[in-house]
Amino acid sequence: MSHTPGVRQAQKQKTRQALMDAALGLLEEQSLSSLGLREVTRAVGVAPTAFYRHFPSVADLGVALVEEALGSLHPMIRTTVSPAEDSDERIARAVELIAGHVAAHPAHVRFIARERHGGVQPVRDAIREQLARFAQEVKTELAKDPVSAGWSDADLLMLAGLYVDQMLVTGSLFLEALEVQDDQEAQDDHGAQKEARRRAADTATRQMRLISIGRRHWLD
Amino acid sequence: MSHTPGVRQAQKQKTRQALMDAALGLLEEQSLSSLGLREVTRAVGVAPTAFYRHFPSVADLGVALVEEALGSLHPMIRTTVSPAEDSDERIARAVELIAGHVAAHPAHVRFIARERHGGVQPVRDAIREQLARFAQEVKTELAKDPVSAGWSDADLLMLAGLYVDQMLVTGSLFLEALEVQDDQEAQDDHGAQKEARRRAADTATRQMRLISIGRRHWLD
DNA sequence: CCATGCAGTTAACAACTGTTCTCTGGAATT
DNA sequence: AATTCCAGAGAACAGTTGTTAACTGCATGG
Repeated sequence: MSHTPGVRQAQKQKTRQALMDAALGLLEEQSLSSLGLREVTRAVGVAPTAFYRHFPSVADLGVALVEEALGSLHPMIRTTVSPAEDSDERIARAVELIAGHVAAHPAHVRFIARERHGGVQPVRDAIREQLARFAQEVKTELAKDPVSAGWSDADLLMLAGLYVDQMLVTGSLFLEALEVQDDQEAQDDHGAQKEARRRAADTATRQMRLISIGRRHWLD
Repeated sequence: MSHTPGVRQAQKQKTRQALMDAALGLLEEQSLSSLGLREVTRAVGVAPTAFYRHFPSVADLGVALVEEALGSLHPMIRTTVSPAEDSDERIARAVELIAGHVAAHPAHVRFIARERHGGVQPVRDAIREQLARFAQEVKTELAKDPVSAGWSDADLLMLAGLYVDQMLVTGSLFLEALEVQDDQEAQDDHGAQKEARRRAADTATRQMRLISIGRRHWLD
């Protein structure tokens, strides 16, 4: 049943991906609930009706984007939180990892930040579900750490949630830093952007350090 | 100049407020970037062109909503963070205050959460500015607390930012708890909603407590 | 009391939207 | 080699959108 050996399915997935990419681009200056079906197909260069061959509606396109943006992130998160080495060094590594991810996939990060509380329910639900999975995974990693000895299940989950939220906050912070260059176009003022990036990393590091300190003294 | 004694100005502000209220209502199931001018005027019961007498565009309506939603919150925040009484009791009071605010003005909270990273730049900027003011105010209150003795300016600001972010996270958490009743309409299942509320308050309290612990041990 | 200002109306416009039905060409199956 | 399948095109539909211009009526200030 359908081993799909084909040139056919390949082309289909190619246009499907083109639709998703075009949508992601258009979503940089609007939200999903205002994204039109025709707008997307026009950007790709296909007929409006072709859209229906891939998604029943723009909302479903959004759900697919959620999985593209967050689905491949699970292993990365697991290895980052897993107990190892010195705490301060792990924090620095986590912050750098987030910064790198935002620099590599800014549109994905913006999409998640924007649609997490956005106007399209199925997309909100998909994001919430992925983040809940993240929290569960972080929780199981935290449980392995000797620091978590004696912690209740509820406490572990609350800390995992705090980490996940903080990850998103840090992500948007780096995203804002990336947008600094757009405001000043006089000369290529990469200095100000680098500055904003550095300040974002600094703030994120301090906040994660404070959380980590609170974690160590939780059972006092 | 312009003591505006009039019945005239009163009626104008009345329709202006009606436009804002209608917009806020419509924004419960979409985002601002998809909110149409005609949609709003239709909901109020005035001609589409009447809109221009009050706002140049929907984006400006959004900026006005930001000020309505956050402008009156400054004194409340200042008194909540100000140093007094026991720490755990202050946390409980803060969480209850947020819960009460969300219950009293759910549409405002949803609007801020949604448009903070939404698709309309002027609105994003307005929210960011208000939140920055919050952070500054929280910072000056934190500085008064003896616990903050020896803290650098950057550390105080980072903690203030953490508190502000946590306030928003807690707000959306309570908002999600409010929406639980919509999912199950069989009977008036207020039990599940109360449960969700309780769990949200519990999580928020634990998280703030952990942050507060990290704060006390920051200078170790 | 009369002239002005201005909140709100009416009508019309070109442009755009999502969705339907019908059709086509080429890959996939037999 | 003949047939089926199906991604995409094309045309047409009924609604919707933002914005314009010219208007009406009433509270205001002289």
